Amino acid sequence: MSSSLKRIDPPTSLMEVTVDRIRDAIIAGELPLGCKLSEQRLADMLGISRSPVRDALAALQVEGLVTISPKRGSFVFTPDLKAVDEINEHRCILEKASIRKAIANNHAALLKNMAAACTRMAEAARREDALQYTRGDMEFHNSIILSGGNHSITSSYKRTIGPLMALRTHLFTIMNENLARSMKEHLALLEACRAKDADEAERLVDVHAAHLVDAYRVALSETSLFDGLSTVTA
Amino acid sequence: MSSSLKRIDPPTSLMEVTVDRIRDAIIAGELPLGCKLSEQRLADMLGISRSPVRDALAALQVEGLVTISPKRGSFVFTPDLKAVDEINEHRCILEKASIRKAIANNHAALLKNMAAACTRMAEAARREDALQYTRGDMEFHNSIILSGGNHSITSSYKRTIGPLMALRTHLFTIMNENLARSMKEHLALLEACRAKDADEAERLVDVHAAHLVDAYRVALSETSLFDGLSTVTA
DNA sequence: CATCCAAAACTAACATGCTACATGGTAGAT
DNA sequence: ATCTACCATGTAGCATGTTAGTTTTGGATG
Repeated sequence: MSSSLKRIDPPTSLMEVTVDRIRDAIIAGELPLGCKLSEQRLADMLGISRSPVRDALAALQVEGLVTISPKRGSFVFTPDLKAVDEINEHRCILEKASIRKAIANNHAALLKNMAAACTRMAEAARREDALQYTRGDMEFHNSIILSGGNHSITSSYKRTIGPLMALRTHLFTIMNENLARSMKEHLALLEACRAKDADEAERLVDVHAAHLVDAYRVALSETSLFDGLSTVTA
Repeated sequence: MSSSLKRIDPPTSLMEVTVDRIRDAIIAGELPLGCKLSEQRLADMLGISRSPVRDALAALQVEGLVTISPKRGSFVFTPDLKAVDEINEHRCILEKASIRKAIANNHAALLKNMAAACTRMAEAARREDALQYTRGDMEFHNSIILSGGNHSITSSYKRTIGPLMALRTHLFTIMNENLARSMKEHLALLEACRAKDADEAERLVDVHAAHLVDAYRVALSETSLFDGLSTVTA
């Protein structure tokens, strides 16, 4: 059987790759928080027209990573403590519900994917690579949601956590937030899941999530690195 | 304080009104489930160009009310039991979390808004007006979410329940699903909130939500009204 | 030097043109 | 009668032009 005649899935649209590029740039910190994003400039930079860029920015606005101000311009989001707290509470609710379902109905896959993410994170932590650690972290929490098996929750989650992920990178790089403690918490959560202890798992999710908000609170009070608001990096 | 100097919000864009029009048409059943939606045709019908229509359809896709098939066309969503069940589970999770928070932190507003929605629903039920009843129902559940006070959850909820609301209208009109029982359940939930009994409230939310899925399951098995898939109503 | 105003530059919203792809019907071959 | 290739038509993705609102800037005036 030739592998050349496999099912062909339609080539990804320009808009999709644009979304991915810009999202990655924001999460990686290449586009600073509050940075102005001109459709025209981004289009020129990527060598495409304004249409897919416009569509991409609209999609990213839904994810909370971009703010579009009518007739004025688009900007990378700027988090405030209240918003971060709310997003965090929201994702806690989704993760707790999902982890409970996953422990009950999808235990094997849950453990497998969590463990895989953990090794990746451990590797990144050893090398002090904050960006890779963030990716592992995303993978870890995604595997919880995915193992929950609810597609509506999965897509909603994807459209919600963007800002938190961006912040995580910033917290880890700008100040060097403690990777080791974070790593420990993930391993503890993995163990609770292995033991099928849903109550303990929920508790750990709460604790773990609270730490991110704490770190952000500290960052806000200590430094003012977040109001850099670089006018145009793009 | 003059009300003339209130905050001015920018005039609604064409895209926004287009979103609202199409959403209303779907929820009201004017655009049947599975109906084909041509950008060009909708644009002609509304007397505008394809751009805002295109943007609107993209937004409605995020809400789950429209499915866009690349190069083929856009269609009003067609629900399957699994998807409906998942959306329902999702919204239950959000409503239960919100109602618990609202009872604890925002009791007065919660009761006020729920009660207002209830009178509206009772009125509609008396007149057997399914569409108005659905609107009251949306208002009721929205007031739960809003009183929870979490903006992230609020916007996520809005982008999630569209398909359920559309189904509710269809279930009430096509078959005449029992308005009275639904009304009773809402009143019971109102009472539980008044008594600040969060556990009972959560239980009632679960029961109430399950009934919608049950009704849909019955509708699916009894009639095949859902595969009408009218080719072009637009 | 500070202030005000107008003009220029910039922005996204919206309109329209073009192209690749999907689909349905039909004519021709078997 | 059936299958096939082709063509006519419809579709959205993308490019580009136009418009209207916003911001910045440059200079004149106090």
